[in-house]
Amino acid sequence: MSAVSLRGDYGQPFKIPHWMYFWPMFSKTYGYALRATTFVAVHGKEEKKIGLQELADALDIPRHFLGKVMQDIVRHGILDSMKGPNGGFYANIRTDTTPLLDILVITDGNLIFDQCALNIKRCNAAHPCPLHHDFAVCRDGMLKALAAKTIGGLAAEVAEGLSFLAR
Amino acid sequence: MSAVSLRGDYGQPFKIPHWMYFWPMFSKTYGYALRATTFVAVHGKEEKKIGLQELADALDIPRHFLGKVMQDIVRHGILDSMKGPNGGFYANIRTDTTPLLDILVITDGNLIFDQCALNIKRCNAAHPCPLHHDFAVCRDGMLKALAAKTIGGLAAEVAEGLSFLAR
DNA sequence: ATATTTAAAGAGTTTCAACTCTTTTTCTCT
DNA sequence: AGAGAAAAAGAGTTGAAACTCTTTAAATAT
Repeated sequence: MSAVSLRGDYGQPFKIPHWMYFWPMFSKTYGYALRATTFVAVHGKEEKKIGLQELADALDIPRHFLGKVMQDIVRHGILDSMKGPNGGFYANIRTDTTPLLDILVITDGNLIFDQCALNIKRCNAAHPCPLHHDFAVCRDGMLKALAAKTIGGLAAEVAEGLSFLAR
Repeated sequence: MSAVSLRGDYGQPFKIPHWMYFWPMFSKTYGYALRATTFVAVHGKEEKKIGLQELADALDIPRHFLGKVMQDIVRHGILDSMKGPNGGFYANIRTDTTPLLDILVITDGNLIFDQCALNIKRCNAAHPCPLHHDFAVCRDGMLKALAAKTIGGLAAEVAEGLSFLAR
């Protein structure tokens, strides 16, 4: 873990190190919400609703916690739900056109981007922290993707087997 | 916060939204460690050590918590310290050449990058989650910067007034 | 040497995300 | 109408990061 060995490991071409296991960029809740919503968009119809248990099993998410998350998604109108026998979650008119960023706001709250990676009080292009620029590039790239991609787009990818929601 | 208003806000050119206040990418501890180490690299010499209180005041970091963080930095040999009157922290032979990534490992532990943004069990280029590619671009860019930049480089920027550690 | 200063060390406390468990409400089917 | 099924709601638990407080160890100055 010394400076030397790290520099050695990080020559070009850039290689992802094996000793890293978690990059805390989004909350787990966001991952749960996004995967579950997309799963319902793929598999759920009004005439074939997806139950909470089925959803939790398919995506390997704690059932009761997912209940809370889905409650929030439905309250915001991203999905619809129905109680009672054969009840569950299903897509509505808004589901497919919802940008991923909307769901991030629902689960992780409002993030102000003029606060920087290093948590200094005031950080902007005119008064930057040492990581301001690199961070801005990384973050804005991710934000663009989250604003451009929609649940419907993800659902199509998943339906075609191009990407995966579990395992 | 509806999908429509968000899409409206996010047309080109991409503009950072004002309602976001925090992007949880690094721990606060990492920010503290990086800023404090850089501050010492700029202002501390063996003949003019920087005391914990001075450091905490200059960077607006809780004193006792910073004590723990600095203890770790010193233990890993990134800085040296001395107890007693006129004691404090000062740069050593390794300080300036230390990559920022080393400090991330010290404060935030070992992160494995083959785990994806959405926390699914197995996620790689051949079996990607829907965000795998966008996330990889963002994360690898940030990692490259963290591996390439050094404390000495940051200290030079700060000394020239090009970037800032506090306020 | 002794008192003082300062980092190191250790033992709490607080806060919050993540998760669990229980109860209530609402819907359908008979 | 009544029973059962399923989401909604609410309250409790856990674990870890962030922070505080106190004590100890090591250095200097007198």
